[in-house]
Amino acid sequence: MNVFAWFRERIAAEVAAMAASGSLPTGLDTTRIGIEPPRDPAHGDLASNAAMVLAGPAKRRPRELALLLAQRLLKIEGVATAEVAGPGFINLRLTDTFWHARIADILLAGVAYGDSGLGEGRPVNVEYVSANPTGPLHVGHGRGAIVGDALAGLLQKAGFRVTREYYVNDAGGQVDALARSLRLRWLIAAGAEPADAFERARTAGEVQYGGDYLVPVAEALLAQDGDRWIEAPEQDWLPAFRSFAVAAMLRLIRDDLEALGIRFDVVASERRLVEEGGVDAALRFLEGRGLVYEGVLEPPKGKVLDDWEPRPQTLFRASLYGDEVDRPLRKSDGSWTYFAADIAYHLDKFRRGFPVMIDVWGADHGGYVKRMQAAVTAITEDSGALDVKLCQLVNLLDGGEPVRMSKRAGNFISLREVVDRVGRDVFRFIMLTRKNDAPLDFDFQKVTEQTRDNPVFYVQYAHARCRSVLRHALAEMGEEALSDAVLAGAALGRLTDPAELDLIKQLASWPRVVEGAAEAHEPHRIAFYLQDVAQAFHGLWTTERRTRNCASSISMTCSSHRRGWRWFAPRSSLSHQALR
RNA sequence: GCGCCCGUAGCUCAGCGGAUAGAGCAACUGCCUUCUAAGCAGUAGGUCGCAGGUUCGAGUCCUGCCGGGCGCGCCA
Repeated sequence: MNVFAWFRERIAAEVAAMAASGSLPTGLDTTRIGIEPPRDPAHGDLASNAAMVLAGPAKRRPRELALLLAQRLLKIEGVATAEVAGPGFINLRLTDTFWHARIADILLAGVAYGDSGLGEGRPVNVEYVSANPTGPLHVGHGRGAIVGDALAGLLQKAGFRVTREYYVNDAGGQVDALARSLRLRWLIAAGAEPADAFERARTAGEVQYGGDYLVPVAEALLAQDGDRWIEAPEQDWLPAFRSFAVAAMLRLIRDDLEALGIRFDVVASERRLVEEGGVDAALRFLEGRGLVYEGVLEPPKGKVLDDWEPRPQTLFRASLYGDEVDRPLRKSDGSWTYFAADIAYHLDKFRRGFPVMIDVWGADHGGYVKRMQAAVTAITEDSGALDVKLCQLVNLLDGGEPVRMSKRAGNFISLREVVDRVGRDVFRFIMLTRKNDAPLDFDFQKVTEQTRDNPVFYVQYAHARCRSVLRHALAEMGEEALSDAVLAGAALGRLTDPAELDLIKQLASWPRVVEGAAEAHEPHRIAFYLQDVAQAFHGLWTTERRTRNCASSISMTCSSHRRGWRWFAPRSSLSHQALR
């Protein structure tokens, strides 16, 4: 039960009833009625602005209207008090019995607690990571991976039909550069070049991708196909090296993601899209609507470009859809730009049945948001929507000191190293402790510290305390007595301590948090919510110690409820191994 | 120069058009014979960058300015 949604509907129903009886005008717009927990708990459990919102259209004074509504709401079962306050708020206080019933809700719902019908089964495509297949993932990719994956899980919980998708940029110059790097590693492995050739080429800037991760790939290729390409010209060996390298990099990336508990439903290939004519099709679509033309762009103002030459280009009329200028679709060598392929890709997603698309990008791609949204508006003829979540940088720190990273010096820290060092759950949680568009500090020391200051520990510790209660209860009472069904029927009326009710109210707001976070596409709200729940639990814990009043059902409920957010940190999750 | 993001307690940050703007850290004061004190409770700390506007009501929405970050033709 979503307490807030339920009472909102009740208020709307009362307004309708008042209209029917003639005490209010008919046809009032009730959609603006809000109900939420008041900021100040002294104001009660629920507060509604209904009277203030309706006062204008109904031509009544807000407080007068509030009083009428309050009298009616008071008759609803579970409502203890209904007071009018301030400019016309209706403050409801609910009975303890009402709150106790929420524990039974939670226990009986189990993992499904908080599931919402908000999405009504509508399809949503969430595309994230989509890193170039040129090497292992770094920490920045990791943030996008978690934001995307948590958002996908969140939308699922809110009733959307979610597809998790990864777009492989395997068609551009980057993967050719990768193939050339692999070629050199391969020549060394084949004995055709000296061992230090790679290091020299990298220093000279002749190869772009150079990690040691290409060494085993080169050896595998040599073992598979022998050295038959040693004398061959580039046009002969490039495709083979490229596809071998890309496949190997994708395996590497898949393993990195696996370590984070992330799997994709769809891995889409840019190369296949191009080869199957998807880009041509998308361009024909746009041409047919007069949105493509040959033109010359103005040089960007305020930025010095020494080599600027005006030249005619194939352009998309992005400026018709809110972008500043029209955008090029073709490079001077005649091949498509990344943007052209991306238009085709989004058209492909749309045609596969996704009017709602979410892309998670690094903040350095911020300049592309408008043109991509313009393109989506054009190709979907205004029936599709693209939301882009930009993820800001992750600053790696160790004990407050920045971890210096440079590819040149070779001390670049990969995502895998970080995850292996701190653990998946810690990484996932910390990545959600900031809004996606705010920079995030990731401090190796702090995230593994066992202090209040470390949100991961704080939440884990609450869970560990829950489990501790359960362990003792199991020993004394046995498994049978602790089943969710039995606990739901327990004498919950004994839970009258403010700290107990506090925690119940916190748990009761979970469905509302899920819906709000899903609607806003903001998975970080879940991480903040968990800290609030943990805080309420720690508060209760200490109270119980002091009063020696064992309220273990709350613990059990909390622990059960926790299973409902397992999607958020998958598998064993929030393990308290580290505490021991 | 243009666009996007950010500006909230000393620091790091929450904040959904609602009432007297919150949390942690740092500082100070209390709380363990009891299932985890690596925890809890309290005190103190604010011109929500500035100025207008919309609204019954603005930290939240709009406009302008100030400050910081990112981006700005054939890289992805």
